[in-house]
Amino acid sequence: MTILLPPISLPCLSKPQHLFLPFKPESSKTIFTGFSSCKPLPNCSVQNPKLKVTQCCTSSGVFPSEDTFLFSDWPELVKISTEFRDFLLGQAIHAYLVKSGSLNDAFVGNNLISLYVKFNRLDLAQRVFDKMPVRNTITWTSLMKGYLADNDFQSAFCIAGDMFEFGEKFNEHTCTVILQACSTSGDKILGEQMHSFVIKSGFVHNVYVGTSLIAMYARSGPFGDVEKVFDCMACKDVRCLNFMILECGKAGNGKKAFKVFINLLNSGLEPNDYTFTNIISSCNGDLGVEEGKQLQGLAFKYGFLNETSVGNAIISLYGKNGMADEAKRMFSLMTERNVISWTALVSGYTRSGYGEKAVDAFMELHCLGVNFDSSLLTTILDCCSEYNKLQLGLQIHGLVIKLGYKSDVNIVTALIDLYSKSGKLQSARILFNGLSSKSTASFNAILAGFIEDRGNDEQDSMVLFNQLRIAGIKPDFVTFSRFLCLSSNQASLQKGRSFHAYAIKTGLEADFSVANAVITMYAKCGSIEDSHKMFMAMNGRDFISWNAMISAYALHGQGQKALLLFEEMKKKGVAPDELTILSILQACTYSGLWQDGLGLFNVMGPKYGIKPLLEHYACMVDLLGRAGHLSEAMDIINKSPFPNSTLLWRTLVNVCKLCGDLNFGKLASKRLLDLSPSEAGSYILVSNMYAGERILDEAAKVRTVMNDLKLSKEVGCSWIEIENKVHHFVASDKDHPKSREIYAGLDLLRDEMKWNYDRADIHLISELV
DNA sequence: CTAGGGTTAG
Repeated sequence: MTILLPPISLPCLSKPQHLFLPFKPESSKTIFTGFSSCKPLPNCSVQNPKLKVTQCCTSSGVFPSEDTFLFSDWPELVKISTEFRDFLLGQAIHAYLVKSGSLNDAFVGNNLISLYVKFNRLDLAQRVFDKMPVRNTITWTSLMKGYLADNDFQSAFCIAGDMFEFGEKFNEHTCTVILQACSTSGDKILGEQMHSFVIKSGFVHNVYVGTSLIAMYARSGPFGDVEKVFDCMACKDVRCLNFMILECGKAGNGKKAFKVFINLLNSGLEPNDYTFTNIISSCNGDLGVEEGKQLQGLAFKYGFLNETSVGNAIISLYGKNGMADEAKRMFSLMTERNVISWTALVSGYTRSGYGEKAVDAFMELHCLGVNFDSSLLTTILDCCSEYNKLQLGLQIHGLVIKLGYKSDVNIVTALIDLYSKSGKLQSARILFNGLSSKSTASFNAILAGFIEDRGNDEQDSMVLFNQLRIAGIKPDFVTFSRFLCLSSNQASLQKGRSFHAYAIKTGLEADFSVANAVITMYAKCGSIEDSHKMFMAMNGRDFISWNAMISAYALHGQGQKALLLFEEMKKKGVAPDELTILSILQACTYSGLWQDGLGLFNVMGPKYGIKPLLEHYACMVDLLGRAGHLSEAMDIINKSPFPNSTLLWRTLVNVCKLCGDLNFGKLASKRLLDLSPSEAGSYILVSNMYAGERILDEAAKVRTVMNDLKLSKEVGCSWIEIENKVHHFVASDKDHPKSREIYAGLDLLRDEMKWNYDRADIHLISELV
């Protein structure tokens, strides 16, 4: 049954200039190859027609004789050989048909072509086609479909062109096949031409044609065109509506999907398992998990909850929303599970923060002896990457090689991501370079490695970006965010600005994550004005945008502005998170606004429902310490949930050093060295504290202890970009070719700073007086 | 008569 809606005159979506103009002249030559004689008939022993033929289909090695066919019903025979998947019988029939001249009948030939297409023997189908003296629309359409099924779009289009040139009429079937070819090959231009053709010919009201049109526009976009076609369709059935629900969901338009779904139920059409699978999986945007739960109930009511695909969609729904327990419940209730169910569960655990459970589920599946497919391996590798499980990841890599998946692009990309985020940039690079066809995702993965590497790698981001362009890869929002992050890490304003410009050009600046990365980039590269400009220019913001701008102010020591922005953020109804509070505390610290900071810290739990993390405490120690309240700073550590945190005590020692307060300094140092007796950084900090107060014997003592313990610290490194080249330096570095000039310049700066400092002192004194 | 649409769930 189909819904009958009042027909609406269909607007032409985009006006094509011609119908079927550009057909290549050589096409007929390619397709109409020379005739070659058929293979000889195999020896046969069966004498009687139909019944015997059926027998010979079932018993292998026995073939019908020529007389068998004399009395036979050709379509019936072809059907039998198709049904029994008996290719040899089909060939025998073929040979006889050629001999007896029965191919003169287009009907018989069409049956034979369809048979070969079902066996995916395009060579033979083509041979039959070539030998047929009389062809009709079905002949052409069947062959075209055959090439399409074989993913040979080029040949399918050639046939369409020849068909047109030969003056053979296109019907609804033909148009459906051509549209499908346009859809799978992504040929939007031809698809639009076909669209005008089907409007002109009136086929557009055919539900097959309509569904194919939807599929074509769904593939090439924009989604608005899909909606136009759908809204104009006069005749819709369940398959068509199911497909529309699916496409609405994919386009993130859950509300529209829901509308179609409701229409389907109200129209008297019978929903099926596809209907529920599709509508549940579309709950990932404007429809959320609450609607998903209701649909789960409805699926139960309609009796589809026991369908594996519906169950899988529900597992994935809960998994995506971080509700691993609910996902597990659905999983346990299912009577039949497949590898997708397991993958959805593993992925759900990964996204819900249960790395261990994800691994456990994977191991359980491993013990069950179920065959892994490439998606499951990709999912578990994502889990390894997310939870820093390099060891397991290495084992999976071994498994990937063993199972023959080492060329699977998705898996290799997941491996690159894993190695990138685990600091194994070299391994990531080897895999990346070995990829025969690189994708946006694989570039994004290797970029994560360069970001993790913190500028120690000599890889130039511009060179990489050019590689990407040469490879014809379209950067997406992740690509730009990461390139911008890379520019931030290298504090390279020039590169950052270039990536920003390119993001504007490609329209990706409109993406929040890109714009947010731009804000951070400008802040880290020293141009807070540009950060602010980007923030103001944004067309809508998410909470990360606010965080980025607030932390930009923090970085630049503009505490007052950070606080003002925080007020505005609250007014706009955007809820702060851990990072927001942290940034403001930092901003207060650097601007001496310790009372504001302390006030916020005291209310962050009660007022905003945010539990202070270790980082917040560290920030408070710094804030109070710098304000001279060392006693309170020490108090806060002792009363915090982290009284034995090295980070907190190190922070306290550091502020004691800044304040020159040795009383607290000694206390804090003792705690610190007790807590981390083997960290070189702690000894150096304590030693520096004494040295700063000119207590050189104590400083030396601490150094001696450290040296006796044979501890050493990784050297810190800084770098600067001049004329598009980054120069690296470590402490007392004399490697740079211009190091003499650099040190001379440094001395000049030092003198100037001292002069300014002295003057500032004079001003301060005069103010006090 | 013979040829046509969704390729669901990770």
